[in-house]
Order: sequence, then structure tokens, then C-alpha cells
Amino acid sequence: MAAHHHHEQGGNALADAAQAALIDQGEQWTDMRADIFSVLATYEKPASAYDIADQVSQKRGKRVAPNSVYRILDLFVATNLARRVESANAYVANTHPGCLHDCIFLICDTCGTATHIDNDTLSGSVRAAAEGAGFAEVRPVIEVRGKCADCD
Amino acid sequence: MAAHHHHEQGGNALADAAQAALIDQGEQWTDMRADIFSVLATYEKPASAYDIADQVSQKRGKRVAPNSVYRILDLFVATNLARRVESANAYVANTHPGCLHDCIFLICDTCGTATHIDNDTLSGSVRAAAEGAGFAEVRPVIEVRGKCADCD
DNA sequence: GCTACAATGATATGTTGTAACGTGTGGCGA
DNA sequence: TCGCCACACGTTACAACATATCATTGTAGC
Repeated sequence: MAAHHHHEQGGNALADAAQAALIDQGEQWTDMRADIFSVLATYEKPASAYDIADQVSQKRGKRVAPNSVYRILDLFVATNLARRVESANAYVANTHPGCLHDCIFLICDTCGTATHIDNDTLSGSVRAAAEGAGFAEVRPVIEVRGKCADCD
Repeated sequence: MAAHHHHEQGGNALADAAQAALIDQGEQWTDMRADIFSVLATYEKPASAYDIADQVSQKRGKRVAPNSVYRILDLFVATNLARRVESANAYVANTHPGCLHDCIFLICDTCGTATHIDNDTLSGSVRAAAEGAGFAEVRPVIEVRGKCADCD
């Protein structure tokens, strides 16, 4: 695996990094966005937009429609603050915004947790294979379903 | 890429092969299953269960509920007659049932067509990476979104 | 024919995702 | 100050995807 060191951030540090990254890209860091990011970052498993909508609704004491959550999640994905887990129809916070990777998710079918791996060599090979087939602007989706070490 | 030769089958030959493969696994080849497989095999793009339900309904002159389609698609996926494209919530017929591969899908964001690649070296690396992280019974999902050569 | 089981039908409901349009707010130039 | 625009968010409605449950039909073995 290509060596690559990350500062994996948690809690406020992560939120701060996310805020900085977003502003850096010319977007605003609003209360709504902060709340959604914080809920997403707190989740230990991939969270669906509806999960997040519920949590944020509670937190704010006012109903927040899934619609609004989707908008912001889309923004987060576009700005690399979050990632979508296609095989779970759910989202996870990116623990190191600012670093670009084609990441690989390992999702446990039993407990639902997702761990994530960066392996640029592997994802590079996938990209190369796709480009070799004439594809452009490729965006790899590499996920692995299975049973995690804890549920084994 | 690991060399591997397939007889890519189409039309009746493919349906026959599918029938044989299914029976070989102790399942029945019913009219309903034949119709659903044939619709799926005719589709040039990944087909959603609802797409198939509509087509089969027309073909039979009687409404077939998505429910029934899902049941049979699940069976097809379990028996390797079809594959699910996670990032498209859709299904494609396997053009060589009987051959087991972790296949890689390339899906064009513009025209929606999916082409498929078998590269056991690559998928093997993904498996190995997942197993190295303590995962068992791994099932890789490798898809690439992008623009195909025609839409470029 | 009777039984048992597999396949399918029918209906309802749950989950995920978008579209369309309205409201509020802050900036900015006339 | 006023009008205007851009942007974020709210609200409602709906489309698309997926599953649960129970009933019915068909068929193989006896």
C-alpha cells in the first residue's frame, strides 16, 4: 500500500477542518451545515439522509426535511467533506477533508459499520482499467461487503 | 489483465445457458423466470426492477408486481445469472453464467450504458486488501462512473 | 384425491431521492 | 433608501426503489 500519513481528526478539530475546507472553496459555513456535519461526524456508521434529518430535527427542536439534508450532503460530497457509500445508500464524513483519494470502503453486512482504506495504487489500477476502456472523467466506486473482524 | 476467454452469448443461446445454469443449481426454470430473464437480457442498459416489471407486464398482458420481479432478480443474483449494479440501483444479465468473477462495471453517466470488465488480478487485490483488514466472506463491489467513449 | 412445498399474486407500506416553488436575508449598485 | 440579485433554506408534493405479509395457484410425490 502506498504510504501516506493522515492526521485523522475527530470532534471539534474535524468540524474546524471541514469548515476551513468549505470556506476555502468559496462556500459558506452556515449553522445548518455545521449541524448536519456534526451529526454526520458523530455517527459511527454510514448515515442515511433520513437518519441525519431525524437527528438534526431533534437537535434543533424543529423539523428539518430530508430535502434540505440532501442538498447539503450533495455539497459535502462535491467538496470532499463527505462521501457517499453507494452500496448502503448512505454517507460518511471524510476524516481528512483536503486530501483527495479514491477511497475504498469495507462495509460489514452484520453490524453495518464501514471502515475506509486509501490505496492509491489499487484505485489507480481501477482508473487505468476504465480509461483503457475509453472512459473519461472516471470516478471509481470501490466498496467491499463482508464480515468485519469483530463480527467474524 | 489476466487472460480469460469467454463465449459471450446472446439471445436464445444465452437464455438456454441461463436455464441450464439455474436447473444445475436445483432451481426451476419457470415461464415467469424465463420472461424476466429475457427482458433483462434484451435491455442494453442496466434495468431497474420496475423497468422489468413494466416490460414483463406488457409482454404478458397482465400486471406483474415489482415484488415478483425482485424475488426473481434476487434469485438470479444469487445464482450468478444476473448482477446488481449498486451505483445504479439496477440489474444486468450475466453474459456468461457459470463463470464466477468479481466483475467491474463501467457506467456512463451520460448515456447510462454499462460495460463490464473481468479482471481477476485487480479484484483479487481488492479482496486481499479487505481480508488484510480482517474482513471475511468478502464480496467486492467495483464500479466506475464516468463518460464512455461514445459520449466523450 | 391428498398433502406438502415452491412459486407467484395481491396489497400495503417503508425507504430513498427529486422537483418545483416560496421565503428570508445580506450585499450592492443606482 | 430603494430595488435588485444571489444564495441558503423551507415546504410540499411526488417519483423511484425495496420489502413485508398473507393469500392463491400449481405441481410432484404419495
